[in-house]
Amino acid sequence: MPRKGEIKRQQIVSTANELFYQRGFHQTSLADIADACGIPKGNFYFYFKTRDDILNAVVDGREERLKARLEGWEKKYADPLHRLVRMSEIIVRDWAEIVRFGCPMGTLALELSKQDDEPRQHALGQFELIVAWAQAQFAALLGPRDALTLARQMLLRMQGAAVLANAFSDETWLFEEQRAIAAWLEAMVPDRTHKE
Amino acid sequence: MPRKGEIKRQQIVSTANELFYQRGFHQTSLADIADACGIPKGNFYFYFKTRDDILNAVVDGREERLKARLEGWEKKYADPLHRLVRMSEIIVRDWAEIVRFGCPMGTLALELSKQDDEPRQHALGQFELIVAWAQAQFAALLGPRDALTLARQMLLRMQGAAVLANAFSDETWLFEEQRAIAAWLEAMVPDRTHKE
DNA sequence: GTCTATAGACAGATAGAC
DNA sequence: GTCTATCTGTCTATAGAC
Repeated sequence: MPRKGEIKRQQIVSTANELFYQRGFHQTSLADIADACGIPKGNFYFYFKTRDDILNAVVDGREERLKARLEGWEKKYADPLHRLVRMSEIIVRDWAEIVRFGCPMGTLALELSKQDDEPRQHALGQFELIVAWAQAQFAALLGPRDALTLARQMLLRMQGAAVLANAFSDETWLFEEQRAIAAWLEAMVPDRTHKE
Repeated sequence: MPRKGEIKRQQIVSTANELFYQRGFHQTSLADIADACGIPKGNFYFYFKTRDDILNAVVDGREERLKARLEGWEKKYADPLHRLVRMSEIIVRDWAEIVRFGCPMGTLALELSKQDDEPRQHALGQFELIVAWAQAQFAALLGPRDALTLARQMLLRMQGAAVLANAFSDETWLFEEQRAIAAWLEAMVPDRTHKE
């Protein structure tokens, strides 16, 4: 595939990524994407076989960026505790977007959970990445015993905060819960002091 | 309106309630509802002005049942701690449905959060009821100081567990989190022992 | 006749697919 | 840009109760 086509393909995926997040997958038509990136709708099927294919490409992109993010935290913070606190902070750093559109992973997973099968499993990949990463941090911090349970609990609390902040259009849910999570994390290792 | 019409109206609302929960609101067409309760689609507009009207009727019904549920707990359990523990148990009692279709309130709120305005606010009513009720229980237990924050946190954790159990089709999220919530609640009042 | 309720055909818009 | 399917919502004809 020549360069020009690849650029346009990336442009479609990038536009679709935003629209799927902001409006939801089912509420975003091909015409919406076409209008947003200024190409005729007929051209889609040169790049993608079906609408689900676009979704898969979008999910791939998100997964890549998530991996990069997690690796970035590992490099930046040597202490697993710091890494986990940093992870909890995404709900306050991105609070405005979460209040408006919810968590990108959560809303998509919930939307797909009621029907599709193939893209559904695919979209779960991001959650699995996060759980595995958090599990590794908890294991390094406290041993492998309860690491999975703790990792799940942390993800679950962030997810719940995102859902309710979005539903109520109220960022308080995010800020209060992030503080609670940070306190919960630091109470696990009372002999350390966390410093940004 | 005479009796016969009211019965059929209720039948439509009841069928729509199930379908909206199982398939989602946007993925349930009038034809779906019509097929499910065996009436022609043209007949809908004798009972409801628009599709949103059906949703409003569904939400009204859910709100009524929720109120009855909360009042039932108040009558059955005198101790606010018991009431809260009982509330946390809905995610394990209804685990099978939650795994398949998610939390009825959460999925609907999330679906509506990306667009509609009028039914959206309406659907939030159920969350507000629960938060207010839980806040009252926490206030009775520990005083009014942190009651709202604690009520939000509890709802948030249940919601997060529901989202992830649904996304992963894995009830473990629900069972583990319910135990964690119960332990968290009982740790707040260490001088009491909870007994079912 | 009139009110309640039923029945289905039909219009206009929009979707995905090619 | 065209094709087909489907969606919401409308329109009219009709059946029975009082």
